[in-house]
Amino acid sequence: MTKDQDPKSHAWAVLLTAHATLIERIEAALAQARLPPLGWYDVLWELEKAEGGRLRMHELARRVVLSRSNLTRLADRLEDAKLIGREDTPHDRRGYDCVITRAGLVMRKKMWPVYKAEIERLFSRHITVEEARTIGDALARAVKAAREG
Amino acid sequence: MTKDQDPKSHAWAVLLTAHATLIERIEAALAQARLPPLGWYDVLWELEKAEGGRLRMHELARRVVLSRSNLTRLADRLEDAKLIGREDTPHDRRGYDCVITRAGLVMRKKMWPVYKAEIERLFSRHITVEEARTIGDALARAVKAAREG
DNA sequence: TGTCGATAGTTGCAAATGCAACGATATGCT
DNA sequence: AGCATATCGTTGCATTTGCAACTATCGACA
Repeated sequence: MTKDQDPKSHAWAVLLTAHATLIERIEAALAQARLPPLGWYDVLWELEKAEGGRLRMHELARRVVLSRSNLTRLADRLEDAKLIGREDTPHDRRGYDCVITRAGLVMRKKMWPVYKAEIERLFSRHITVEEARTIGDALARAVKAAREG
Repeated sequence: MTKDQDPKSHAWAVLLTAHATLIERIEAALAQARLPPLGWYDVLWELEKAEGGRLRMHELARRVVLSRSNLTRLADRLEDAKLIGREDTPHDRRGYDCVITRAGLVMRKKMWPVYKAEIERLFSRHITVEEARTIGDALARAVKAAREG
């Protein structure tokens, strides 16, 4: 967070601090509302967005940026909570489709207002639309490069 | 990472993905170089920057954005590795100063080239200086607001 | 068809994390 | 001074993470 360095290193340092600080607040807000942690939201949302509300484990892991083993356990918890299901896929007997359940859709919708309010309060309120575009574009390029490299 | 939403939510989503992706790579690079994880670097660097290479536990926790209990354990590990020490402070018998050791300074310097190379490769290379300034400024405002609110 | 290397997902185990509770000291107020 | 309240840092315990190993299946190719 010190400013006496080149702008890029500084940006990286601030990004780390911002992430840690804001995530901490968002998790606290979700917990206070008796809602599951952010990781659950990510999984539910990726599934909801996906064609048919279903995704292979490895693809889901890639999208939420989680190791396979961590996704296995996270999916276990979500499945215990009846928010997702695992179904055999017809064409590859090694794997499964994760499928969001009706209860999962409901939970995702229930979490969103709390999450959204925190994003607004902690992030959106403090930046301009132009800055947001810059951040989104720049970081998306970095992610794309990291995935390809 | 989908683009069909308002720029601010999109920026937030990309920020999360970028953080997860890049941190994963950086940790892997450090591990491959037989170096300690990023959290160790943060602590060492904050101490090195601080007046006298020392900081109270609670202040260090605040700067590295860690809960007190997590910092206690992290400091235990760093102390076991002789990279920091804990000293009683004269004016408050409740707490301690964390002090970076000579070995700690050496380790910090040893980690930096690896860390720096990854920041360059994964982040700096893909953004302009102007974008970096925008990211740093915008996120710093959010952090500041979050700390005050 | 049989074999080899890659991929899918899970599991065991050790390490790290988060939360609540605790002992100790400091601070403020009467 | 004496008591209530807040802060400092640590600890116990349950949960989550990370890594390496493992089983099962796939795909390619001789």
